[in-house]
Amino acid sequence: MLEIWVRDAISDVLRSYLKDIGQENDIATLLPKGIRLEFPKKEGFGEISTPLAMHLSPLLKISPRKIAETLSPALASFPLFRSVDIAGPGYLNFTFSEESIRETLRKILDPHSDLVVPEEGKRRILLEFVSANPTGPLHVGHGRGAAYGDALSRVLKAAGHDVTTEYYINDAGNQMEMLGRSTCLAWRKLQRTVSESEETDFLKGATPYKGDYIREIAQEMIDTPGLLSVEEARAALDPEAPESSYLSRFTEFSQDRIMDGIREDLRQFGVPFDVFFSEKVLHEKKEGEGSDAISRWIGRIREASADAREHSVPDVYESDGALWLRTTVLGDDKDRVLLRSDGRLTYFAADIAYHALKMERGFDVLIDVWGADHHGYIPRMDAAVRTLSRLLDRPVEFRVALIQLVSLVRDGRPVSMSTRGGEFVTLREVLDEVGNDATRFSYLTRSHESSLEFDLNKAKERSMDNPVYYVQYAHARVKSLLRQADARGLPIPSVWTAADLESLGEPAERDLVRFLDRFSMIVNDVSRSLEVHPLTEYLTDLAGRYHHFYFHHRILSQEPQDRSLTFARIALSVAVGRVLEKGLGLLGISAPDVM
RNA sequence: GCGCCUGUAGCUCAGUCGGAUAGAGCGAUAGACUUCGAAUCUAAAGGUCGGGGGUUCGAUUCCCUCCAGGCGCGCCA
Repeated sequence: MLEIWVRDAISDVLRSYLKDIGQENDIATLLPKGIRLEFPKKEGFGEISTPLAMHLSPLLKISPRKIAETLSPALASFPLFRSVDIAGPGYLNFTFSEESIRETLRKILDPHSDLVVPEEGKRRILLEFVSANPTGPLHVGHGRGAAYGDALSRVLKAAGHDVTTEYYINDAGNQMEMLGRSTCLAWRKLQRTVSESEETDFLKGATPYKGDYIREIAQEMIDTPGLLSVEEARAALDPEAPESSYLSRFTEFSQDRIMDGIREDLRQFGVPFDVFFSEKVLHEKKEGEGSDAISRWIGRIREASADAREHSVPDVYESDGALWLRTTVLGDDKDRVLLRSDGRLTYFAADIAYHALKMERGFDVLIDVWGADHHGYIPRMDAAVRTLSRLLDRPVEFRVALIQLVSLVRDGRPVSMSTRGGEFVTLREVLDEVGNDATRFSYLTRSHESSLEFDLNKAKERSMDNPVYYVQYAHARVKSLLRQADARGLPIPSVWTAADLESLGEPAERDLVRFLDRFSMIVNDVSRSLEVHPLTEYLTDLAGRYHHFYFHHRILSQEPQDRSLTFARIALSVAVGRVLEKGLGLLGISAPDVM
């Protein structure tokens, strides 16, 4: 709130200043990036400051010092401030009044306030994340996407948006058949020996999915009577029998089992999804050839092709017997095939239909969370969405968050991982070993755009190496303090008055209040930038500040003359507890009362 | 070869769309529990911000170039 109040005060004063000096342009024109506010780390530069005068100086052809000198008296007259100082080349450094600080704390304590100021312009957002292929259990890389996407969805909701979370199941295409063959092969091997040549023939030279989970699924198929008819079982054992007579059984069963496992992993991790969207749906032909969603959307784009060209949006053309989308007009490296020369649709075509449906469902922001190895896919998808946007005459914001790699470290050594080889560490294993809260926190301490080193030993440690406990401890500490206050017969009001906060005022207390006040801004920044880690960092910082304060200040005093101060400090602690709880909640991490 | 990400303290990383003396944790060093929870706190140490140019009153931040690492460049998904 303080930040907003300061901004308003400056705008107010600046507006009349510009008028006085005969400046035609308004603030928005002069300062397209807005009025910059800073939170000086060092003492002596005020509690909040702005380099505004330096920014205006070249535009107004007036020295920054002079601008600052004109603005500062007007600003100083606001009850918001205790003082406004000019420093250095022309910084305006503000110090808040006691009333401002108390009012800020009162707002944080207000049980009816949300702690986060909603953003202007509520938007309908579809947030798609994880979307791992159902060919194996979730591994630690997926876990990062899950933790990130879930936290982001909570933040976006807190910022006032209407968010739907979605998991796209890539359950169509030849990788699914490969999965079926992999299970079938394991199934055969459980019943008889399989020669190398038979294996190679069967797999058509490709590498199968391996790993215990494939064998377990195969075993389950053997153990469950009735899954395969006698004919199907006989055919599946016979290398000469046509694949079509049995393979789909293996494919479907494997996929269902794996998807069940993924859902269970996500449930255990505390990552709910509003929608699981199956790619298969896009391929369904309810009314004969060409009636599937993909064909229909490709058809529509094709029809609008001439119009597209006029508007510099990709058009569709035929070449080498295939159908292409001219994505290069929007910056892609090369044009992309929609319909292959053999008549089969590409994955890209399916993705276009999928995103078209997202738009048709009424979302105005589409956020896709992808693994960093898909970054080459962004230009074509972006081109596709813009094509669809033009086609549907609907403005849509499309954003992709790329999640960089996670490398696991155990005992100081990297743990090697490869999905196909079945040699990977699953999310489940990490959760069982490290626990939910520590796992999520570890994932969210770094920018998603940086590769992450996940140290299993450190994630389990209960030290500052693993700040989740540091933050949770601060929360538990507040709760413990309140229990102690209660035991001593100190009533804790549900609504705090300005009088309760009367004794608040020493720098350490002011600093805490001002820091608490920044919470909303941090959350709003996350919502805009899609960078979640500043919130994690903020909470660690806040916890540290509270621990520091706690260590150096007696909060519950027995002396009668300290009663007012005791109340003020309890209020401050309650506020810290509220913000920690809210912040941890946004990250999907628990805020325990006792540890 | 082209594109994207990354390069900041011994290690892992922050660094507010260009701002004041570049920050934090870990590790290593030295300390603090008779009082609200020591899963905490305190002190001091640690830097050519990968190298070199440029733009600017001001560059870790923007531009160019070089070096190093990761990833991606299919009518695969």
